[in-house]
Amino acid sequence: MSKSDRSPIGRRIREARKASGFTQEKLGIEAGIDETVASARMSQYENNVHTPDFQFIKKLSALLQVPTAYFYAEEDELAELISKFKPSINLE
Amino acid sequence: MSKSDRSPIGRRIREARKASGFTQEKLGIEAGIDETVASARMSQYENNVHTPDFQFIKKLSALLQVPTAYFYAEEDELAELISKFKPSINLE
DNA sequence: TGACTAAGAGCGTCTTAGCCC
DNA sequence: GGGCTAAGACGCTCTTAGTCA
Repeated sequence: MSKSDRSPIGRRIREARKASGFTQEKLGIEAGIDETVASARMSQYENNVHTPDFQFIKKLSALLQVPTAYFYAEEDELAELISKFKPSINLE
Repeated sequence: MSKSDRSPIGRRIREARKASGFTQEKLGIEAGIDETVASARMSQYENNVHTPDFQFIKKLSALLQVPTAYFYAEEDELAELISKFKPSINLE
């Protein structure tokens, strides 16, 4: 599989996690994964072995303070732009 | 399932598809789905019955001329911003 | 502690085979 | 034509049970 064929999800999770100072296991537990499997699953996600579903990405988005779209941005420049986006408050 | 729990993927695919004038079936075929099942799968995606994988989203991204991150943006304002992003060409 | 992985169980997607307007 | 859906086959994810620095 060539580099450009891979999804950016794993790399973006790792970037945002490290910027927040979490370990893989701690972040997984905070996001609701059972503590006995949090380390394994987070590692699989960051290494693109498996892909998390969108509901899980929403939890990371809340914990790591970046929009969900951030995790799916292929271009670094766009990821940077998205990470700075702050939504206007929506009381729904 | 409350509105805020749903993923934006289906809605974003539909938005971008309609803006480009494709039918569900035609877009699915262009993206590489077998013509006998393109209509069913595209409908399932747009109605959030099933979730396409990232490789498929990359094909839609190329066909519909929006970055992959667009399909995962929850906030309309951010989706709009992302859709206008054009990566700077780096000639090296 | 922190990160990683093989392999089977379990669950979500894809295909089939229709439907409606 | 254009869009939609139930249900089973199938393939990917999650859990288990470890390893390694």
